[in-house]
Amino acid sequence: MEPGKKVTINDVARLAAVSKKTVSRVINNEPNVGAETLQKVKKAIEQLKYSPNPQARGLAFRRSFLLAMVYDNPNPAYITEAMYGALSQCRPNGYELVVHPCDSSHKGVYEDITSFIKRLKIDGVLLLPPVSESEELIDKLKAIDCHYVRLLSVISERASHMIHFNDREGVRHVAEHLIELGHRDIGFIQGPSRSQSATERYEGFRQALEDRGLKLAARRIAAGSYTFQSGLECAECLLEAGEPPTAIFASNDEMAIGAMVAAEKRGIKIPTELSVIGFDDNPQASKIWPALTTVNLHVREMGKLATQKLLALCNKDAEGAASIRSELLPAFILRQTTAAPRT
Amino acid sequence: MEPGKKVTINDVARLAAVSKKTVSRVINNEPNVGAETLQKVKKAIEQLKYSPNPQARGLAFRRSFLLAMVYDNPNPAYITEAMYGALSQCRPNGYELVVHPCDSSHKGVYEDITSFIKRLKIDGVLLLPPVSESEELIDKLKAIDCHYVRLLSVISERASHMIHFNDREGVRHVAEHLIELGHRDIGFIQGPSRSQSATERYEGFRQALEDRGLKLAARRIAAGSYTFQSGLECAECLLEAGEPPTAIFASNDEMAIGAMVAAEKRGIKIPTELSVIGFDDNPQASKIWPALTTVNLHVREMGKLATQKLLALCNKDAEGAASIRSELLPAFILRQTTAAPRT
DNA sequence: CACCGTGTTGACACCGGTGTCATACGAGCA
DNA sequence: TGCTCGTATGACACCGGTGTCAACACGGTG
Repeated sequence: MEPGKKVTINDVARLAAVSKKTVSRVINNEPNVGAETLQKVKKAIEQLKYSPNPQARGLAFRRSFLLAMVYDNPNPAYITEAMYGALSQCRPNGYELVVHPCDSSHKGVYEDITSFIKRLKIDGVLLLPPVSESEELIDKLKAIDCHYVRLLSVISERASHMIHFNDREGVRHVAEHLIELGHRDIGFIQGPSRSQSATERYEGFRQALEDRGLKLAARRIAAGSYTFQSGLECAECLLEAGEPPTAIFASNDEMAIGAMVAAEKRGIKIPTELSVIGFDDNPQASKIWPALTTVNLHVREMGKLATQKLLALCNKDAEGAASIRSELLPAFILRQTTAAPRT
Repeated sequence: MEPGKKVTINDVARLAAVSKKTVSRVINNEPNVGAETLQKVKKAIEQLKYSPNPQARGLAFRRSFLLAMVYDNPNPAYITEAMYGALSQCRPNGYELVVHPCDSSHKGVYEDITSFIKRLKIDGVLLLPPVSESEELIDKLKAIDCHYVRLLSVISERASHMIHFNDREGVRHVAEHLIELGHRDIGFIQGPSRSQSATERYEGFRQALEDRGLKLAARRIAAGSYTFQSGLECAECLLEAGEPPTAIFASNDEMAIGAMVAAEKRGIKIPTELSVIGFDDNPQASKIWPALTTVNLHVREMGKLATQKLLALCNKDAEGAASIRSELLPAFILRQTTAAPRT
């Protein structure tokens, strides 16, 4: 049999001398197939290297065996990590992954997404932040009866529909580390205010400081937008102050690296003269000098868990989905950008 | 009409009072449809917001309207860039993109890939380096009659099947820039020897230096593997020499950044004491201090062109495919890591 | 006027699977 | 023995589109 030849269910049925419906039963692990018949069919499938046509299957099942990953995130590493996690679950289960980047600042995004889902009959979607934060989108997805799992920084909805990045916990580690080193005057670079994760990180940090009896002064807060450039500018602003802070915590690595560049430009030595901490552990963080201390969110693992949930939902196993772990604690990654403040 | 309801071709046919075959003709822009009928059908489609079921279409057409992007590349930015380029062409043409990362060091990769293609009836694949370099894979793809377009550093095959990254040209710019600044003693960090792009960059650089009467001394060459770590180690090795080079050109940005870190660790100032140049212009390059001078390969544009070709091939338009531009000249990006050597 | 070619349209089979239902069969029970 | 019932199997319609081919209307030609 040449490689290009297509083997259909009929070929298998003929070889096994049964009807194609029986072959179909075997393929889908349906009950009520005689032991002997089962063996015959399995052998025939093996022999012909048969694998069912997903389009025909999809058409008959009213399913596509396609999952989509929807995101609007400028960070390539984040996306690919989540993607690898998702793929690790898709492949073994006969699903494929379609990527769907989108521009959430664009007006008709949500219609775009739903029309995409309807057009391809997507079985389920994985929503990455920040699109995962939109309740409007969730409503639309529910309306078209599409399964979804959200990756989110704050808890919302039932556990079966989300995976929780516990940003607050990660941020607490950061605060405690800085305080233990002896820092009392800490600058904070905030993410975009419309982002839930940014709010979580801000609130978490403020809270963690307060729990230790410190206050995050308003003049030590700069509003960034998760970009390198904004981190650079915010840091410049913070460092210009009469008595600059002895440490800066940026809400993500991009901005933290921007802050490092700002410091270096002014000749401020890291970590001896200024400690810097980021958040996300993007690959860049370990590839600069000094290497950035940060927090790793286990994005790949999250993508994997989310996909497990999604598959459970697609197979109508809502309880199974709910029982899959929905949270992974972030890991504080100590590298070389922190030190005790100079006395 | 509730959003969830599915509209079939029959609904349209009924509304327009024609047969479903005629509707099908309109959808596929087939000739020989009366002007009046055409309008009626178009109106009905509009009115019902009908969009054809891709699975049924695929089944009947023996096509999937799916393209795949196959790659084995650790650089997330590269992948997402190529992906955005590809998507920009997929969407408007009714195609979707399935991503298929793979591990080319794994034994059965090529079987993996071909079985994936057969299973999903993928219409065409986009091959990114380094998997695009394998002639074995190309043979297998031809055997199963699958369209493909390769992104490659060296010219091979007909133009319709490839997009050429002219690494050699980019490297020439680097060499000339360094020479013009006055550097005569230049270190080179090579990529993995089994990679064609690495070989191109090496050959191109050696050649460019020779054309200007300089020789790339063996002791100035260090063998890296395109990773940050290898760049760091190679640079340490080069800088240990009695009279270290006044400039280092690394075959990619990852390694160049490794080299920068190596220099900073030793207290060597960039660019005054050492010039460093990278290759690829990955996003990181502009987000460090000093910002890395490098070469931009226009990956996104390449992904776009490649997809245009692929679509032309899928639509049996081999000439059209060949006529699409297959090469984009790389751009030299001057930033802050180069200066004249100290006299 | 008969004849032919071209343009327009629809009936029907088909793509490759699954759902429904009827049928055949053997076991258990009155 | 006759009946019911559960299991194993297959015939056939169906999912939602497209390909083939025949039918038909129409204008131009000999």
